[in-house]
Amino acid sequence: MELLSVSLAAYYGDFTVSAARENLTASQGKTLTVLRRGAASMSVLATTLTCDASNMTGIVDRLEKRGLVRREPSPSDRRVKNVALTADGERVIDTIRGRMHHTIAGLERLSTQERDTLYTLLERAFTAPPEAA
Amino acid sequence: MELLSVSLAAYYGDFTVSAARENLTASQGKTLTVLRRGAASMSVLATTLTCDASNMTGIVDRLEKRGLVRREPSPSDRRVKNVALTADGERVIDTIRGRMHHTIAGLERLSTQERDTLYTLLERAFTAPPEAA
DNA sequence: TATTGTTATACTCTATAACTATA
DNA sequence: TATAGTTATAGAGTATAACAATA
Repeated sequence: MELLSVSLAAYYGDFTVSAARENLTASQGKTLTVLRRGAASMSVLATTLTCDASNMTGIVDRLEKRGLVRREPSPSDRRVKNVALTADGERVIDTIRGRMHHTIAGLERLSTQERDTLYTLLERAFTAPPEAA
Repeated sequence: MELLSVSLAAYYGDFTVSAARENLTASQGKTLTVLRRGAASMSVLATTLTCDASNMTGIVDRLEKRGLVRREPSPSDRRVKNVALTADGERVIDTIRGRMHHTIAGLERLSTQERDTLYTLLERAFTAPPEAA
């Protein structure tokens, strides 16, 4: 577990530095990363980022003010607001990820086959299994 | 890289929840995790946690007030203060790590040999190589 | 002169509680 | 009644700049 902690700290530090170069905090960067996989409601964002729903309001406010995301009303439930990346937001998060030089260099130290093995093991260990009801 | 991000979020969320059960923030928990590997000066702590040195003052202040760490003057450099875990601090960080049930369960989904493979790959990818001068 | 640690400041993150509007 | 999102608030994290003590 020690090594997991060190490895993930290295990844997280690389991400934080890269996000800071675009004048984004780690939380703002993480939010864009999640939205890169598709639009999400405020409550889904809060759950995914493991923070209280009330925090998302401020984080999304700041991202929206910079034109990186936009809030849209849900067609099916008038209480819900869906948050989506703008074209600018997509460009920024791709830039951040492309500049994670330490992580990219680290992964390039492995062969294609080794990377596949790493991904398979991470997926089995960290992807939530169906809840045992 | 997508999978790395998801794995990190799972591990980090598990750690944050576990630290919160001991009334510690993620940054305080991370500080204890680093100190578990041995005492460190304020500046080394700041570098390891990827934050400014001025932040460490407040974080260590709060940990010290709760009796989890102590500051000691360095014998070799009177400017330096070394921070060390107290017995209470050791107990608390071990409790936190022992309660990371999602992570522990995830790792137990792998065989001993698979875990060894995962650790080897993580070490090669994320352990900093000697600087190419 | 440079470095270690602290303080002061301003902004951001975070959880809790109370609120509105929907369901 | 319960849920989605917001607001208000207070404590904690964060970077910047300026400072004292020491190297």
